Amino acid sequence: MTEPDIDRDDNAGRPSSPRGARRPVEIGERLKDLIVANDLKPGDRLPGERELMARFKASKSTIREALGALQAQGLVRTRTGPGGGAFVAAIDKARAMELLGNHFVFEQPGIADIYALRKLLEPEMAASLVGRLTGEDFRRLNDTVRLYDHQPANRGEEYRQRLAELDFHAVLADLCPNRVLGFVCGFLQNLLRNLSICRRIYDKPNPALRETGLNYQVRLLAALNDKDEAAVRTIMYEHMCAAQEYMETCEAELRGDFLRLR
Amino acid sequence: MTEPDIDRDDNAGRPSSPRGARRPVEIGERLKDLIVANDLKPGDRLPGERELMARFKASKSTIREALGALQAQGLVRTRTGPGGGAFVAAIDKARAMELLGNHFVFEQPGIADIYALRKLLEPEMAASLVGRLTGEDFRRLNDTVRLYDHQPANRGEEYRQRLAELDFHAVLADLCPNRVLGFVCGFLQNLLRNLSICRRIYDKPNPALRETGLNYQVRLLAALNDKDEAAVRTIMYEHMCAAQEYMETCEAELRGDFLRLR
DNA sequence: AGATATTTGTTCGTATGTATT
DNA sequence: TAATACATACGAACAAATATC
Repeated sequence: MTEPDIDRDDNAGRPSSPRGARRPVEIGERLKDLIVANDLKPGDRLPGERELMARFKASKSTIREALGALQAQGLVRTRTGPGGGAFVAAIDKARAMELLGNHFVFEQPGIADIYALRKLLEPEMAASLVGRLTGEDFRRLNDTVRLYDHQPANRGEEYRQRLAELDFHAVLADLCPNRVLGFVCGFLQNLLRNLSICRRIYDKPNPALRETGLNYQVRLLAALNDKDEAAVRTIMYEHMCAAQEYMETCEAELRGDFLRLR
Repeated sequence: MTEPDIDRDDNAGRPSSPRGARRPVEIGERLKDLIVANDLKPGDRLPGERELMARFKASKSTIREALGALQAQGLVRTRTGPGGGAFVAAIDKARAMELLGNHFVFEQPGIADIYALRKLLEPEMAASLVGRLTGEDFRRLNDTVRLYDHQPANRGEEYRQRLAELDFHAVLADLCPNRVLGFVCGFLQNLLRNLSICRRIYDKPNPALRETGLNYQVRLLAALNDKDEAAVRTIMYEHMCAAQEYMETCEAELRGDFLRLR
């Protein structure tokens, strides 16, 4: 097994930390540098703990804390056993969105903020799919729609149906050839899912919403099948507008409830 | 100081791990749950290491690794000394983007992918600023423009000027009242900055680009000053189209160079 | 200003678990 | 199965930082 040719630590004998950075985070940074400097690709192996200990002249726990941090960021994953160790990993979408979501936990955006973006991006995203969907893709989309093509039997199913409606958009975003566009669309959906106000909106029973949402999505699938890009764009845009309008009236109602309660 | 009333660990005596999750990660997850469950806000203090050791029945190193991971995600920051400990932190934009950037390190998007989004979002972002900029804001923007309103003296300044042009957009995004829109615009700029192909493009001397970019930005500032929303939109859109066209020809050229070299 | 208490930060040595060969 | 190579976890001891008296 050929280890990557990594420059030796050129800065080993330093007293402790350069600019107040704690040792483990410093080591984490240097490991990241090491990954990009050596052009390591996902699957490539990092030096083992013992060697890192030697290289950075740090104890096992310190190395471990640094490695743990990289793992939490999804940059590496570790395996035990011989030939095991830390491996570079491509950070998956779900993890990236989770990390990103942390930024909006405390200062939550409003419905209008999110839909301002969705109205611009979702139509574009859907349009980019025209003529690129396979039979398998259509099957996947139809399977998702089937989850909410009927009246929900109870509150639990109602809630699941709402999430499935978002999943429909997530599947589309996954298929988007422009990875950045797909990611941002997925992120906005994720943001909606996690918005506390949305959680309460989704909790309210609402037969009309399901009906109209379903309608848009069936028409969208038809337009995609016809490879009618203009129609795809229009339908998705109208869908977003309708959804925003509904969500905003709900938001206002809930705020009203909230005010009455105090 | 009243500690948050946190439920005691209901699952302490388990053998080791639930579904293969390492102990520190598991503890990290539980700490995150604890933050949302107790509705802790930035600045609130988490239990100290000693108490966490007792609560999770884990050693100091293990707790420390978990805390280190949260810290790497920007969720907490720690202070030493009496009254010190781990405190909930609102993660800053820069950190969030850095984490997010990791997702696109290996599978880098193309110029066209990024500009497809910028063309849609930057005009909207700029339009949302109309009538909201203070004198101080204009001063900040003008200061940024001043960095590249003249011929660069050398290659180093040339490169700095390119980054300053992106900074101009970053300042605008910072000012955007829709925080999500501002964030996404900033993220796209960040993506460009870190794209290896862009780095090489920015390295090439190019007097014409500076000239036309400057022109767009001066006109944009004027339109913002006139509160002419339609003009702001148009100018920004054209600016993006011009930038994309330039970047794509450069990209093609560089690829040509690259092919010739082998 | 200085001593002290409190709390995180770092290290070492050791023991144990786990996957590969 | 046994040997091996590696990660995982622990606990004790010491170092550094910082608030408070």
